[in-house]
Amino acid sequence: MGREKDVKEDRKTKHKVTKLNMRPNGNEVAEAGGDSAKSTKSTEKTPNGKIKKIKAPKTEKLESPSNFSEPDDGNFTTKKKGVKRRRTKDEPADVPTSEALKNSSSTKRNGGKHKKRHHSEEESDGEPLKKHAKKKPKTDVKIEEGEQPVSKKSKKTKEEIKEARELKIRQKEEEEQKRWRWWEEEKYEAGVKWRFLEHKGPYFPPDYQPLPDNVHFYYKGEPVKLSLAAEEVAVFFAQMLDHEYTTKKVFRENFFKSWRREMTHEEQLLIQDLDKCDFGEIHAMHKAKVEEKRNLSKEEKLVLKEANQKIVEEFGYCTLDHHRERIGNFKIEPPGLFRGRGEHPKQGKLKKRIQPEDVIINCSRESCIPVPPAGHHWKEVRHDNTVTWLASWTENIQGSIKYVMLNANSKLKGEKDWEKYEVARKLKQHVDGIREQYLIDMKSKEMRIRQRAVALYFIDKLALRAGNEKEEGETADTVGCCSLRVEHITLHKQLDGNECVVEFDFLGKDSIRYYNKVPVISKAFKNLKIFMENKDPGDELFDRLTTTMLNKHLSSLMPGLTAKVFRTYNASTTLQQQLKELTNDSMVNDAEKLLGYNRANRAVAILCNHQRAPPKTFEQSMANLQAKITSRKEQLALAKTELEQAKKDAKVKGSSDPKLQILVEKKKAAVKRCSESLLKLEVQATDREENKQIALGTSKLNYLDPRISVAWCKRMGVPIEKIYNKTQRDKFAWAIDMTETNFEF
DNA sequence: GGGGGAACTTAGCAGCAATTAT
DNA sequence: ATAATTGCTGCTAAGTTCCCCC
Repeated sequence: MGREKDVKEDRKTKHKVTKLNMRPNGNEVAEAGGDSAKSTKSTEKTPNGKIKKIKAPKTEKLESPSNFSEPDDGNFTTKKKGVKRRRTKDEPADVPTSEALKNSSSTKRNGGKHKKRHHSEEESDGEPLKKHAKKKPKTDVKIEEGEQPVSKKSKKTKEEIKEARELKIRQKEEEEQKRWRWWEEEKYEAGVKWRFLEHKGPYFPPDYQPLPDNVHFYYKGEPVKLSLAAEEVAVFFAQMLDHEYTTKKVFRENFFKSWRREMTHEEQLLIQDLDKCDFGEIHAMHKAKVEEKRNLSKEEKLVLKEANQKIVEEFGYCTLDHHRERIGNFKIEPPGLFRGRGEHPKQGKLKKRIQPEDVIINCSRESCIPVPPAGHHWKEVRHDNTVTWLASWTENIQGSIKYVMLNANSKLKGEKDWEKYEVARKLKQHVDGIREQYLIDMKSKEMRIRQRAVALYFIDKLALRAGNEKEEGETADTVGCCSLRVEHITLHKQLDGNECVVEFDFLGKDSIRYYNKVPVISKAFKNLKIFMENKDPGDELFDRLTTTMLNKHLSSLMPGLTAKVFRTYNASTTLQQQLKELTNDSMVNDAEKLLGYNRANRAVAILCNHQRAPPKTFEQSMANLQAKITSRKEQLALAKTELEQAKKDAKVKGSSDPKLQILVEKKKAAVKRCSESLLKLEVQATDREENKQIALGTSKLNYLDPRISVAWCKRMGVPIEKIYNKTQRDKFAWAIDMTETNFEF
């Protein structure tokens, strides 16, 4: 059925208000010198770039461009067989997308298994696969154990330390045994997410605790005892008083409106001006509480921790098809004042307390249905196994639905993630054709086709997001590719020695600024010029294009293909290619290898514009590190002279004295130790400096096929723990388990 | 073909926990 | 033992995509 839709796609056009003259010709002009189709495909290489993109609120544009990187993909021609679903190692190649399954309900792939109906294993999940389970866990995973504490606790005896270490290893093994190796099992039929689901329902935040009698709110200097509801909201505001945004106009106005809505009639009559409110005592009380909590004794903290642990034990897990799975967010979001990112028009509004009466529960009919808190009932209990959520409620700020779902290490999330990367890998086989096509489309007579082509070119080349339309006034003003406006780009016929440069400057997701100057092919450049003609800065650049149209087109080119697949594809491809470039077998030092890995990772983060605010203590900690390096250098110099001296002594006094020889050896070792440690520090400094404004986590977690990293680790002899922490290893357990050294994305 | 809802992924950051320095 | 620093986790906002309805 996907097919038919695709055919229609072409007819769809969006007629926006702004009408432009079509210039069927504008781009007919032959491609000027610069880039040609070819060059887009293969050459432009990666970033050397420093990023210059900066967080929105910052005022000025940043100077220089990042040299954006164009992922090179041309080389991955290797035919990956791919398509047979093998559920074991290496090349799991093909996780049928639910898409694909739907589309081809009758194709062989499905034919093979879809009848399997009942995941027989109900009683014996994983049984048939035991053998795998046995053999895997023995691999490198634990070799690294050694890097644990080892010393530090000088109190403990060696025995104890050893014991502790062994215990840890044992626990690890145990955990590994218990792990649900879902990736070795057959998939369910399309659309079915689970067969059995049982849980305890979400965990609700504690009720509001009224203020003690000695803490007052004042209006115009007079103490006012607020009603419970109004008081609670006042406290929300008071708690944030140190925060900058309680000074923002929009925030204050929204808050005040929300607050007044919670007041009694009398309170509304009395309290008319936020500026006349004094939350000082409440604020002070709050700070005191925080401080108090901070000063709790070890034991008290432990008690709290254990109490917390109990809650997690009870509410934090569910049973899904006979496996215990961790829930990602089992806690209902507590009420508070909404803080959107960027210039959010709704910042400061009251985010209401959620009651069980607002919550829909989803679980198996035959499961033990969660019991609502005493005196309450659920909004609804349903049994829908085509969705993955356990509970949901509607939030009052945007009116959107919030879900309780499983943790990233769960089968449900993991399988989807795997599938995502398989789709991206499939793009590899189509991408050349698609690129050729959009270059041709840039010459189309139809404006909408050319717009589509140029937009796709950006998405591919720059890894921009699709960019849906957003309702004005509901959210911060941010854009993505399809929603770019004329004001967001500037064309430069010539810039910094390059032809046809497009300067991007806009706020993207989370109001993160995207700033980039990019040389583009002249076909694209000429089209852009035309798209911008007779438009106001606030008009849409691609006024005949929507994400829906773009995605329809894409899915006609390859099943499962959407705009965001390009981001995944280009990110993963870049990582793989950068790893090849930046690391090699001759590297001996782990620190060195890791720097290479991080740099490859960084190239991706730059491509995807994953930024972070420079850590508050950045300068300081950088200086500290530098100081350490200096002192280590001195130490090294000293060690070297001592070594020379020792050598000399040894020579002069002859080899007669074995002590001198030993001394020489000792000094040698000291020099080595010292210089290694220096190298490590220097590498660390470089890494940190380069990472100042770049967040590696997002790409690592969401865009980089973990199998690339796992394979790299194996080839380079780097323990996986150096690259993935515990959480990440859990999330990527499937990849760690199945990936062979020779994996190619 | 557009609007809106539903479901799910992607995103940065605050605050706490673990680790290391003093 | 305490303070400073770093690393993670949890949180929840903000996207994308699909689908249904008109």
